[in-house]
Amino acid sequence: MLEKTYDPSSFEHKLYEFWMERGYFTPKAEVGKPYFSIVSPPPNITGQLHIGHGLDNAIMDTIVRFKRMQGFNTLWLPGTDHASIATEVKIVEQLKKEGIDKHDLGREGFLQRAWQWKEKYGGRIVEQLKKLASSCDWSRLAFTMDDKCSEAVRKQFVSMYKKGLIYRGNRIINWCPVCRTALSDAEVEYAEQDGCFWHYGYTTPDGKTTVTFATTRPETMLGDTAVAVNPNDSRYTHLVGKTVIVPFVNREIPVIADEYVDMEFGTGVVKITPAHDPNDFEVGVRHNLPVIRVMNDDGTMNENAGEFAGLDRYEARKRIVARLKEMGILQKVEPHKHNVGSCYRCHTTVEPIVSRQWFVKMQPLAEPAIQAVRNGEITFHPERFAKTYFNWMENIKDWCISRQLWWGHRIPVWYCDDCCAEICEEHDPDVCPKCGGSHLHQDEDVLDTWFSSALWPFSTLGYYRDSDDFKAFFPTSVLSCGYDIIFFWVARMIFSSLYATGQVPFRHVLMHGIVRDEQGRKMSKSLGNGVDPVEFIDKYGADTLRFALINGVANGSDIRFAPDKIDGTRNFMNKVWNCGRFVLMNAEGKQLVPLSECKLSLADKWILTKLNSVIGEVTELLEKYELGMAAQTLSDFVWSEFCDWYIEFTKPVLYGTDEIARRDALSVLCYVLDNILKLLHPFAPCLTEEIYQAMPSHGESIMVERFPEQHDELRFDDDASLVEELKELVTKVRNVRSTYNVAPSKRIRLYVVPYDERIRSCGVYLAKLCNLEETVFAPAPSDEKTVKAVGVAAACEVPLGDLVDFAKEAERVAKELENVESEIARAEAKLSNQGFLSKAPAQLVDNERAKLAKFRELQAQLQARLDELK
RNA sequence: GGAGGCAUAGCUCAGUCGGUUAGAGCGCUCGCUUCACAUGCGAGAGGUCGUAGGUUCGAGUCCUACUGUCUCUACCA
Repeated sequence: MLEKTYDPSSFEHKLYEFWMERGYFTPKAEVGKPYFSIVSPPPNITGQLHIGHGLDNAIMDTIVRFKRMQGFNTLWLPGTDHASIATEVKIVEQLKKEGIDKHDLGREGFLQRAWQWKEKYGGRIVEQLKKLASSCDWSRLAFTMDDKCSEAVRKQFVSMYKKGLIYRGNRIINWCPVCRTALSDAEVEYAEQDGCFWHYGYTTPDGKTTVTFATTRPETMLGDTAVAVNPNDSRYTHLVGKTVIVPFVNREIPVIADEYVDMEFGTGVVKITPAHDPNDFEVGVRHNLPVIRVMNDDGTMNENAGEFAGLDRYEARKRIVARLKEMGILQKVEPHKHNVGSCYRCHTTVEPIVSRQWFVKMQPLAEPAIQAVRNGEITFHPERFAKTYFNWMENIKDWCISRQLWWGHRIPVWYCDDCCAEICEEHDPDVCPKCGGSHLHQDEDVLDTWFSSALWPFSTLGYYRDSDDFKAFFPTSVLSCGYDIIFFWVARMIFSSLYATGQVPFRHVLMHGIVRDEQGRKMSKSLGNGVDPVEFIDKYGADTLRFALINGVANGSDIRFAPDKIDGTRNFMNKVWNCGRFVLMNAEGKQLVPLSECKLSLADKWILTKLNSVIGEVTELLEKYELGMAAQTLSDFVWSEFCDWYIEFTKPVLYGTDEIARRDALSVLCYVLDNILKLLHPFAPCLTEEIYQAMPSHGESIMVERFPEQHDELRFDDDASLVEELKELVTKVRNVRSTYNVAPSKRIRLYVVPYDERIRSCGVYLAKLCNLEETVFAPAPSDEKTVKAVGVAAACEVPLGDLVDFAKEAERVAKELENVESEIARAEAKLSNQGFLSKAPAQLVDNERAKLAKFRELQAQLQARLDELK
């Protein structure tokens, strides 16, 4: 028997242990069997569980449990990510607190610390994920730096290198002076900042002409190697080919003409710093300009900066401006808002710097990746995210994959100190294959963490090891993640998988939004507005967390995680618990029979019909990955139909004396509850299992039961429609009671004049739900003062004696009449429209006619009543 | 600069293929310690679906423009 109060903490953990012991999460790799597979986005080992993981896992677990119950061989593979830069930043911080610089430890020592970190925090996040009741297969737990994944990284790199898709080159990259590493374009965040425009100019050697320009980064002038104008700009044509002098470094640089310069903008002159600006770099390549770096890796000025060498970049900027002013060169300073890029890990302003790095050539990889989505091999949910994807893929630039870090997959390239050969093989070389020399050293850099994440769907399944897992579960069925990592991850998995395996990594991409606070703000540490899922689960339970994140939420839209929504969800869980208690308390010790042996009552037929259609709707919605609507459909059914009406319908029988009727009612109650629990299990796994285990005839576990299917033999449309009429009537009678303040406890007499004769069979329900002491199927005697409640099935009269206020009643009836008349007008207009009659589906026209007839009948009733009252 | 989202009840949001009287939760009003649940029950009030056009027999839903708002993306020195 269930406890009186719903206390999730008393059973959630126990049930999770039970499922794990039984091995329900661990499928066998059976090649050729219908399967369903998800490979989890691996959380960073830096972190702890946050609400976004909660959402991600709630979605995946719901789908996975549904598919498992449908009989698919279902795998959900979890893992963690080494998160190269993020983790290294954290460890460096930790070391700093101990007063240690990472270089003091050396590479080996540092990596040792990193692996310790991984053991500690990687384990912690796994334990936290388990609290969500996620049914993932922990026996297959993967890590982006485990042997399998490292092997995949190595093979992919070598293969791409040999095909010329990975190359090393001097390019402008985004440099973080604090992390002291290159970053990919995707790792830079832009934000508008207040800055300045400094206007000044360079003068020709003869001192006669000055070309004026504006810049936001004056310190880069020390690396200027040209001044550019537009070739069509008549103001400057006479200067092209002349030279000007850069102050401080006294470099003589040419004035060049290049289409890149916008004549309309500013003075139409641009100073060109090929080493520190992506566009300038391109100009430099076209004009063969020298590339002069003026900054060190830590953001200080280098030896090329002359008198400013050694200064921090911002200090240098200040000094340069001051000096320019002093020298009378500075003409104007304007405030200027511009977008400044910063490191996505440490938020330092990044510096575009020319640097020798490793890149992936994207053009040839992007092409098939675009095709796979265009031709429907991969579907985005919602579809609009495909547009975002195309937008990025079609304008993609080469991907900078080398990072000047230690924690990560080291670039598998060796250089021969003797002959300068570059060696990239699957196995570490001992000697140089070119010169036979043994003086080799490995590239110092590691790979972008997303390089290994990109291989995740197939590396974890053991693609490179010819594994059964890969054969049984690939391509994976669904990828679920937030829309914020489409570029970082989704896109890169698609082209990486197509390249390596020739197959898409997944069939469906299910995108969800960001969880925000009550006011719609992002949850963040600095705002302190985050909800800690672990604390939340301790208080409300995993089921409530999951359901609150899923119920009623449309795919791809952000979620406001507000307290009243949480309360509502908790209340629903409590409701389910209590309706379970109600059924089980009544069923305890009673003999139940299969539905086929029951004499079904009207109410039974109605709820079974409703159940049947809910099964259809929920299944269809889940198959379309519309989890939010599926959950809502289900909770509406449970609360508004099963609890509010059906349970009330059964009470007269359960508390009655007819043993057979009681047995049958209980059998139906249990049947419907059993189905509800199964339908609800993917969303609220613990609650449903706990109730299920208390059911009279339960199996081993609800999670290995079959998901309910529709049964047309349990559909009784006519009876169901009668019950809908009954419900309407009950509501109207209650309305009268409420309007006239008839105490709910007072039992009254009701006169009923049926329009639908079948309503005569509903006396017992009417009596219970309207609290009647007597139901008379006849009009009220003329001397009795009554108030009428008119429905489709009948006109009821509630005797109220002196309570009847004729003016009030007339008002009430008039209002109802008004509604009905506006409906009649609407229906008449529709039916007199020739276009509607000839073009609309016949069914629709018939419906409209039937409606009109009903409304006219109602109108007559109400009119008569109104006349009577006047 | 480019792309996309959103605009529906006081608030937060659903609304699938264009087709019942546009829904829910919260809030609000009135009533109820009814033997599963006051984390509850019953009855209500509350919407010209951002604006203007268009397509259609029929538009919250499709098209065009506009207004407001948010996000992504690129980047002008």
